[in-house]
Amino acid sequence: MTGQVRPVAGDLPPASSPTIADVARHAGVSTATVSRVLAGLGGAAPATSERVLDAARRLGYRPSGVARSLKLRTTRTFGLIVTDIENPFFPQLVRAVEDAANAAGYAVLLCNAVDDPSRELAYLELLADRRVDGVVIAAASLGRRQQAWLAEAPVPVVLVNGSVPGTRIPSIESDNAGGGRLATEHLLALGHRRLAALTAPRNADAAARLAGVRDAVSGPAAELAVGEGDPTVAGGEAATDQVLAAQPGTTGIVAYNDLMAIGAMRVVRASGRRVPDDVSVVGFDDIGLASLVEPPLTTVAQSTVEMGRWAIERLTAAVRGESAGSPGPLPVRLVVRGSTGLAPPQV
Amino acid sequence: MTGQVRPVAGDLPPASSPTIADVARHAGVSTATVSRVLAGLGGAAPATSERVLDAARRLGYRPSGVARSLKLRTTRTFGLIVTDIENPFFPQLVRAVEDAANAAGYAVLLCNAVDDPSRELAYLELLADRRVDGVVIAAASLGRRQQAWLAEAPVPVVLVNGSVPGTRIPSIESDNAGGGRLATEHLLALGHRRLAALTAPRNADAAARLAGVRDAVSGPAAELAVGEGDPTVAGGEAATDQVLAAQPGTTGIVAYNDLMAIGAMRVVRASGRRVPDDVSVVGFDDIGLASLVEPPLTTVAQSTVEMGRWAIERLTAAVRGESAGSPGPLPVRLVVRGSTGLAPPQV
DNA sequence: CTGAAAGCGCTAACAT
DNA sequence: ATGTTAGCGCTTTCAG
Repeated sequence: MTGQVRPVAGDLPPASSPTIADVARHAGVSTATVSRVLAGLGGAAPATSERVLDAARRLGYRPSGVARSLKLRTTRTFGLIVTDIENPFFPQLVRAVEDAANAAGYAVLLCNAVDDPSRELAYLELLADRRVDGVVIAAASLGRRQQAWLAEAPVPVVLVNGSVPGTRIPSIESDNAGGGRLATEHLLALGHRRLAALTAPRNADAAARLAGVRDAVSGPAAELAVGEGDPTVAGGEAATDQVLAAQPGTTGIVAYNDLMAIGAMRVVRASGRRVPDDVSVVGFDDIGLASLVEPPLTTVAQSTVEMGRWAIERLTAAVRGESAGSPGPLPVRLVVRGSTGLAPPQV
Repeated sequence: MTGQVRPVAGDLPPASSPTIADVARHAGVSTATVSRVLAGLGGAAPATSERVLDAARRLGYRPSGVARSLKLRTTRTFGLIVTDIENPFFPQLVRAVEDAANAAGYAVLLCNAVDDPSRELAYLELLADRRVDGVVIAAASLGRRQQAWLAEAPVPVVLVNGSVPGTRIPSIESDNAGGGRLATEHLLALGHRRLAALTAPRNADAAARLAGVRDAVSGPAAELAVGEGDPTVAGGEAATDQVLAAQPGTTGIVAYNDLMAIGAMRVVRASGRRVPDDVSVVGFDDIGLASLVEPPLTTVAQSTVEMGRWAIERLTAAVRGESAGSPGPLPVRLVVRGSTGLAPPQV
């Protein structure tokens, strides 16, 4: 089948995209003039300008981004590596990053690492080979080899929600410790004294969140059990099983993230307890889902919009040759919904 | 601040990426030889090969994808336009498309149209300018201007979950009518006779789903009320308000998608009715969320993996110059969970 | 105001 | 087995 072939009439665009030379020929000028006119940088006689614009329009000419990138040594593209696009936190971040990038005139090459460090590294190289102007990494954790690569990355890199301790790679993080503290204080204020934290040891920011919880708990005479799991609903279920076994009297749970919190609610309910009457649960992230579950989840919200904005802003600065460090932690805020309530009366 | 400047020793990579010429010089050969060796297409003396590989490694040479694209006239990139990345259905699709594209050796440029037709068009042009090798559009609906653009797109395009009636653009869709029928028959089999459908008129595939529902209902002596709204939780709430007002005795609801179904459950509950005891609800899509809500949602699952696979497969075929039509509808399957149950006894 | 020409980094004939 | 060269499509001095 040669289904693609169509009869071509007079001035119609050729099969493969017209080039600047085609336009130049049709307008009876040089390619330099076409380039100038199309760039909008005046300096061309109105009549000439007219002819060029006209030819371009007739031919349906669109400059090749590829050729332009080669010449200009910039692709106007940023790479974005996320740990797992199917975790509802990331679409929000992707959106924020893409919006910010678009606003700055950049496109985004999305790379979903699927929680696989080797894919992460492969993507890093892919992006470098494609000469993106910068890459933002939103990864829960970073392997050794990725860190090594990043240490001498040939392109500007920013980290979102994570950092590489040894290096100078700019990064931004929410106030994770503050968030953990906030969540815990909320529970404490409601009278809870037997608390549990659900953590996800593989995630870089989990430690800070847990530290915040510990910090808050240390004041009042309260107890804290800790459970571990993956940062998923299933992981939250597993972690909750642990803490409920270790400390059956638990009345308040603060989870590493909303997914784990949802898992916690399921297990709590499966154990015959009610949320929030018997056990209160608070999450982290405020994913869209949080307000949709029953009861709606009390959670610590982070601003993905801010993160995306900062990441792109930092990258565009790097493109301009400016250097800068990492800002302080991004403020978080507690969103109180239905999954937390007064502690049940002491038995 | 000139923070980027570092002292350079002997053989270290230059500030800006080394080119093939650098490698050639260091290895004492021509660029052609370097290109051959690196391409792995034999025809080079082992010793030479060795020297080239060595030089490349020492310099940290990585071929420029941009230059290669210009020369080879292919970017090994596909564009992916989605209606709204924050709608949980799309991350799944994004993942499927990206996986398939990666497997075929392509990267994916993600474009989130944010439900805005003009952005959609802008993206189409952006992708064309960047000379992507193909684009997959996953849009709920397409405006006139986009359709016009698509009709003579300069690059292969495939549509996922939608089609442009007049044209020959290859597209793939789930068996929407079949899904609507399946959902309805499930309710009918449970004894429901006062049914309601929640539809999202703006979405192209909504009509087919509704037709499927109507089709199933027409057999038994059953009644059907129809409510309209956006394909979101809020839209589902609005639509449910309508049908409950119009037909208070409704016991079974089939929603356009899971989000609307969740909205329906909320309104049903808010009205004092229980799910599924008083009213059964079935959704469409089987987003991750579906199994997490309370009660878990009965829904019609579509295979995003299949869709992604087909889309990429079709695009790579087009790249190879092959032509082909659209396949038949993709099968869907009913996933029965807790939101549906026997119809309550007649009053 | 406009054109000629160089060159971005790479590959692929076409020599040798 | 390897080198020379042209050229992908564009921008940008440098001349005129």
